[in-house]
Amino acid sequence: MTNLEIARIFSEIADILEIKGENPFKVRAYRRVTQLLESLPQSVEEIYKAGKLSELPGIGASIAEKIKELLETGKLSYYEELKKDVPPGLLEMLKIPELGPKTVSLIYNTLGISTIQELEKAAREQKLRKLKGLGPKTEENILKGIEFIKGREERIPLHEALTLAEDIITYLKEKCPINRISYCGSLRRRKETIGDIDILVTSPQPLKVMDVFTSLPQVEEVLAKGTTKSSIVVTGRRQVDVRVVGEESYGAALHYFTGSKSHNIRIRELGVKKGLKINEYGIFRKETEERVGGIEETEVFHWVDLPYIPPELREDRGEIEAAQRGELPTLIELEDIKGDLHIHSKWSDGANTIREIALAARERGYEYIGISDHSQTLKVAGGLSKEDFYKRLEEIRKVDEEIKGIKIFAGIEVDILADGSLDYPNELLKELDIVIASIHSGFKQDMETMTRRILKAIENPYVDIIGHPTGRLLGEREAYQVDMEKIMKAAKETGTALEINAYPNRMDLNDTYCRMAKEMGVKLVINTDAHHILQLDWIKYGVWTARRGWLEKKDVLNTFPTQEFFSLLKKKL
DNA sequence: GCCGTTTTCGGCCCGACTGTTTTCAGTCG
Repeated sequence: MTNLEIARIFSEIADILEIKGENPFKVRAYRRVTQLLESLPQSVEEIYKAGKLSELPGIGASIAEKIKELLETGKLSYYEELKKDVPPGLLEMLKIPELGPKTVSLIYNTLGISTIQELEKAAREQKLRKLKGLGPKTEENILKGIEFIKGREERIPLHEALTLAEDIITYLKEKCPINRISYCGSLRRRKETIGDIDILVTSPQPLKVMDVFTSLPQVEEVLAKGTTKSSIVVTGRRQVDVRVVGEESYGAALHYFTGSKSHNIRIRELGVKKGLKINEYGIFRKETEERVGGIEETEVFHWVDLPYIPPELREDRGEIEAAQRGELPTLIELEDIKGDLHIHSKWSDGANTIREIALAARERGYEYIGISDHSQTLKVAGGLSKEDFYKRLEEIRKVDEEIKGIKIFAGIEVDILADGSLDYPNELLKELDIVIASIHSGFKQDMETMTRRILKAIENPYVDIIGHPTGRLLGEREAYQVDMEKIMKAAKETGTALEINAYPNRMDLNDTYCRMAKEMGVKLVINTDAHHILQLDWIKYGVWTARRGWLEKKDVLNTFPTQEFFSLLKKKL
């Protein structure tokens, strides 16, 4: 049983307990362990076998026992029992905005409604407003909420959310007096997908900000409008929240709205132990209510005796403990990247010539690039015939000679074919400086076959890098089944690097695998897979993913200067 | 259900907004 499968069960247990009105802290315990399992780099099964389950934070005797039962029998009697009390439709109903466990429970217990369809019917027939605490407005909101979840994508990619947030910020800055402004939430933490967008503002005219915000050109619906907080739905069914605070509170609010929720809870708990109250307005002494800080975000950490923790780490995945031990990683920065090795040119399906790419990269301050076009089998993407292979190689060498101030490596993105062999023979591969091997076909093979296939590529002495190692496309295609632990072991043994593909709908490896790679001592490379020189900018998505995976400069090969970088690639036979 | 150099029992983060209420519960982040 995988970590995610177990996490799913615990998450459902938390939902059921909530509907049943159980102790909220018990619910929290299950939510916490869900999160832990979702982001755990190692398999929980391995940890269990090593007898170290209880060492994980948030796993005590009771949950450890449940994990054991799940791993050994594939079932959990406690969960099976719980499910008897609560129809599955109620859990679906929880996903409707503004509809929480109390209301769901009330509706179920009084009207016997247990599916969204029944709920919708009852709302239309105005039966809900008869219940205590519910009225016509709630009824209307429930109907809207049902429409809302029908129509929207669960989460949008980081790239899309970033563009939307930046547009809104630019607009607000133009139309109202604003001192400080930032997007917060999972966007600032650079999660690969974003639910809602949160924007924090300080302004001498908060009401004006509310007015402008709720009348943005892209507004489809205003969910709430207050004096300091408003929520809207914009085109594309995305919810955006804005919050205005005083200047003295900006830092505290920035921390608060950046989250994650569980990180915040941990920080506030530390505050309580020190006799402090920490909220979005500032840091206060509990006894006297005296304000001791809040202007800058760093003050929040200072007052609970921690060094600054970058937003990308704030997931309660051990960053607070690491900070307390003084062992926070010095995260890689965008400026650390010295080159991009996975760029497509006109020779395959890219939009630019080698010369254009080299000039654009030099402009960015890169020291080197790799031109890595597709190999022959990938005809849909202009894969290079053997003849073109040599012509292109010749051009790369020529342009490299002509353009000073940047080294152009001759690369390739060679296909790993269905049987694990490569799309070019070694005689061709050895002509190149850098070989990236990737999978572009046969995604549905079973885990064993797929793993063997990649291992075979890793064992090829000419393969330096495995490109987009899990093959996922966010919102389009799941990662293929693969035994990542085996792959990473082999990568380490052979000195093969794994790619963090920064293309916005890939971000592959993901953050959790980045961290696993680091812990296993595997070399990593961040590349854009750019098909146009404008896409060279997308390197930031790779760097952000790396940061979420706790990576430092030294963990990523293309932070090293040209000669050193080249010497760190796999040693050829 | 978890957790502990002030605790093995009694705590467990904090506030805004809405809709239903005449002072607050539910939901959300």
